[in-house]
Amino acid sequence: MSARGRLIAHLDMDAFYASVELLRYPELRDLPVVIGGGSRLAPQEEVDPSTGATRRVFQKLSDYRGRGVITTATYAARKFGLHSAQGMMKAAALAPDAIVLPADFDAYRRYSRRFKAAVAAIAPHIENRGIDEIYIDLTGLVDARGPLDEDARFAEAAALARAIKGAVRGATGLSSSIAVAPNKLLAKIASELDKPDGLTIIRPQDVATRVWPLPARRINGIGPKSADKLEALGIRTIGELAAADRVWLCERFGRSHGAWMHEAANGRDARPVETVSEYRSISRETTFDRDLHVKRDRAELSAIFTELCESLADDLAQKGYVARTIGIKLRFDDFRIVTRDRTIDAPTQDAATIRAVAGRCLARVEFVRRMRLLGVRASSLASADAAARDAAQEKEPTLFD
DNA sequence: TCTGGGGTCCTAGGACCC
DNA sequence: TCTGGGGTCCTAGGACCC
Repeated sequence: MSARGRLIAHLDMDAFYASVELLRYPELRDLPVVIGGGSRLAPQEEVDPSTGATRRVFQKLSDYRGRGVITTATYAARKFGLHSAQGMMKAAALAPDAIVLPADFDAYRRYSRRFKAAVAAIAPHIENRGIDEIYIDLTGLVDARGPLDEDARFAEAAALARAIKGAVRGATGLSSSIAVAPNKLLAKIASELDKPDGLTIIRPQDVATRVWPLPARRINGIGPKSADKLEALGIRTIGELAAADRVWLCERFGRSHGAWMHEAANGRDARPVETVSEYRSISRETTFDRDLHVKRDRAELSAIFTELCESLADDLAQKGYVARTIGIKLRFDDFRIVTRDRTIDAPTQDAATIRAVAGRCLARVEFVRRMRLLGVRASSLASADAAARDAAQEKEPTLFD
């Protein structure tokens, strides 16, 4: 038998936030609906005075005022050109009658846990990629069924993927798109190919026909900047990138990035499915309703700053971390971003300490314009328990004291 | 009225140490 | 006086992802 490759699945929930909302408000099915903005957008219960019956009144995009963006659009809304990360005011110009719902992250997290548990009951080797996505390593499950040739292994994996989709739907009522491929990179690309409710198989011999015709931008890690630069160099598709000279790419994108792009375009990716992960940083940030001036809006800024620090401290405590590095982030009205951070000796999760350190970071910024956003960040994290033990130990007299 | 909030990883220069 | 390396930490910025 030839060397066996891995069988990696990528599962992506279809229009996740919006789909959860449609479970709650089934009357909105097939209507253009977007999730985004603040809680002012919650639907109101209205009582009909003549019949006494209550009915829900939903907010329309045309009623929206503010600086929010769409986080998810239903497939019906996408037909109007609405999509995630789009400004809501801009979206309102395209589809004024589309319905707006506020994001309910508690609900989405609940459904997230539910769908992941349903998958884990079938295939436990799972890597979390945020609230609505996972990678699943199916290799062990398939190969436990005995020696099979490569086509039969992919067929087995496809059957597992179908079972997983069914389990997710059974546990949540939601549809997902799933793909099986020899690695995470290809699985991720492939799960997009048949959305929604898709099931896609990409074997190594399918890369040339199914993947190479796609735009280079579809590679997870090639964003707008790299795509633009590639395009300027005459490379549009993944196939063109795969055919490009590696040394030539490295000269233009750096050794590491160039080599990685070339590997990716050729469908090669050895990254394992990682079942455990730790936070590297935790942060809070907010975009103001209007741009604020560092002096004239001092009181308002100070209150927001304190709130961000307290919320961050709560989150650190809840997640069980202390931080050695505290930083701030500003976005000016021209969208320029500035960050400052400072590393302290004693790790902390205390709101007042965080505010003091972050305050000193703010003092190092030159405020030439109004601010649009303020954020506070904690990094160089360590477990709060371990940090407490270390602190206690330092106070213990040593043998030589 | 363009452009949210939560993350990860990489690069690059300077400090500092061996 | 002139010449090093290597390694790690800190800081700032940027690309990218969900």
